Amino acid sequence: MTSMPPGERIGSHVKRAEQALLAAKNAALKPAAVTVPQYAALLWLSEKPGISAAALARLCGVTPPTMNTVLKNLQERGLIERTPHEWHRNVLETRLTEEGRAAMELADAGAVRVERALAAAFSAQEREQLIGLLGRCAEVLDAQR
Amino acid sequence: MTSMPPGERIGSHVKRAEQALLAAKNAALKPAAVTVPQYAALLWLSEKPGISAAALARLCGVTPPTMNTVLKNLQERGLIERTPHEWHRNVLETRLTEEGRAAMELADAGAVRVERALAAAFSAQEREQLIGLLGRCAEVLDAQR
DNA sequence: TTGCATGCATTAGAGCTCTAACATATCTTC
DNA sequence: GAAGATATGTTAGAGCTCTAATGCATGCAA
Repeated sequence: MTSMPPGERIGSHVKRAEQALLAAKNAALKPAAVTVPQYAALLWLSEKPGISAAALARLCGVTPPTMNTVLKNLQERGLIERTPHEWHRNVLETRLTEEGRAAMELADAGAVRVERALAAAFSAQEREQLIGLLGRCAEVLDAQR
Repeated sequence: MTSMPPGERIGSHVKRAEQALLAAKNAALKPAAVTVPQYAALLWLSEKPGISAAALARLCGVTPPTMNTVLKNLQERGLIERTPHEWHRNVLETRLTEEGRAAMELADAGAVRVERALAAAFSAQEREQLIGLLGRCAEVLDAQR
């Protein structure tokens, strides 16, 4: 005896869309050989060179240990470099390497292609509606916690 | 030079909503001491006793190895039991134990509470709109692949 | 100056997720 | 009956994600 059928659960529709999004982006990112979280980090790094890992984690919406994992993999592949901060000796400044920038640009092309295809499925009004409704979802759910 | 600002990317709003959903559900599931994927499996198992792991994976929208991982953890905790199928000797029938049913019911209460709070943030018309728009997202993205 | 608060980085541990590959069993077709 | 198709289950390996705990550095306040 379940109190709520799956189809009525808004959450299941959100999850479904997110899954499809992740699958599409992963496919689009394959030529660049980066994952979705790696692409997100590279993209923000290109806009904020020298940012700290913690700040980058906040921008990407993940926890610092998670970002640490992602950065570790990016560093091993030579896409980023991390150097000690001038004053705050505890802070590491993270920057794209040349390779990293190239990977970011290749990845960005794929990601934007997906976003454009997604946006093209809606009218301007529908896009605004969708974004507004999703914003309220996040708001309510964050408050719930 | 990025070709598309984050705020215009529908995907980032979907991701944000999904993250908030996951966080809220995880918090609501804490009393039952199960994760969101575990709850999903338990819920479907309560409706389809004896289902195969592969079929369960399809219902939950994950791959068979993923479901295998989830079921392994549930089995170690004694929430489910798996017995060989009568005819198809390669298939394992999965069922809730008594403990599993209790955990499912406790978890369901929390999950439904979140879903109700989420649904309450919208009018009936808005809910339909949101679900419709999300459905088109998934459709377009699946086709993209 | 000493202590505390803040913030960054990291490790440990648990769990989810995927792709790729392989083994097994059943069913269909020739 | 034998071969291939279909479906299930599993292992291996890589990667992401979280919470909790720890260490270190900086800056502020008593």
